[in-house]
Amino acid sequence: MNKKKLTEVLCGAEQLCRKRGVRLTARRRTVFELLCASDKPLSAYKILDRMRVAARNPAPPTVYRALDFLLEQGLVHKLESLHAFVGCTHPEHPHSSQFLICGDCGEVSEMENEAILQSLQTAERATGFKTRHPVVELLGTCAQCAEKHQSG
Amino acid sequence: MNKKKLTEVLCGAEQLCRKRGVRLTARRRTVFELLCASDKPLSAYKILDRMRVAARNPAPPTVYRALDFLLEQGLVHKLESLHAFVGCTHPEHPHSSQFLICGDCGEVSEMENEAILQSLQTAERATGFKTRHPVVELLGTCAQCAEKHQSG
DNA sequence: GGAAAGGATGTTATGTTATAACATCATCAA
DNA sequence: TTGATGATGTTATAACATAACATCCTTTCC
Ligand SMILES: [Zn+2]
Ligand SMILES: [Zn+2]
Ligand SMILES: [Zn+2]
Ligand SMILES: [Zn+2]
Repeated sequence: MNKKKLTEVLCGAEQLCRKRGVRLTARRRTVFELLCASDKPLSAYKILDRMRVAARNPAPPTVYRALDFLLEQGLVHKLESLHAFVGCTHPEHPHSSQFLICGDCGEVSEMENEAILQSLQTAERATGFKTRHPVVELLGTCAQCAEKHQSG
Repeated sequence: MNKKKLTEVLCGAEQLCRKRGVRLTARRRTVFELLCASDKPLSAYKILDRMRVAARNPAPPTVYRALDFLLEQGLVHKLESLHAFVGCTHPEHPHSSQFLICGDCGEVSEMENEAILQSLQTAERATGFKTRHPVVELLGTCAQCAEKHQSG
């Protein structure tokens, strides 16, 4: 994400939190910014390392608390299969998304595919299950990396 | 799973491994049996505890190696969102399944829903992504628990 | 301003999940 | 029997996550 876009996203997060009456404190903002600035998902401990550069010796709970807040507000998502976190690309409204995770280059793209959500809902109705949080993560190879393999 | 069914499943796993020319050793068989006998998913360390009862002091790698083998053979599945494992209900053919995970009673049901797989494949084709392993886990409340809440 | 309340953060310790690295043992084929 | 391969044992440590309690900061109300 480039600097301009990053500023926009941060600004949007500020507004969103103000509107909701919750506090995007300095710590929380830092964690969010680090996640958005990274082109790859970051584990809690990676975030911790990057915070050490600026702040003085933060401990794991600092990061996990910030992440809890950001997850609640929908500003970040957790990738269960990677034990890592990514900034959300469109936090304005609550949503369920799906993730394409490339095992080669490590890039992750978030998508919000209606057909997938529909098929999940159909399955739920058939079984009487009430989903609170769907986890959909596709582990594989992205288009760019697949092409490299073919040519390489 | 009742005793008769368990015997069948174990027997089936034996046959499957023989057919594939891989070895379902005592350790691996024990881990598989513990998972199948449990009505809930088990973490690697829960499995370890239950093994301690019989064998003498196994260490984590013992369990993780057995799990790796069983995962490769499709005899068990990993639930990423729970850091836990379940025995597969139909390991005869390779498959991608989805899991309904009840946060109330802890029960997990495995399903193989064609419509969901189709929708995932459609999304892949649209993006050029090649999925090696889809993770679909729905976290929520099962029908029985939902009913209890309503009446309770 | 000062006191009280609630939320956020700091700090220490520990729990939980997973793997690295190397030694030993079992099995099988030549 | 000997060498190759795969499986297991063993020790140590890495990586991920939370409990518990102290302190501080902000807001509100007087
Ligand atoms: Zn999102
Ligand atoms: Zn890639
Ligand atoms: Zn299965
Ligand atoms: Zn339930």
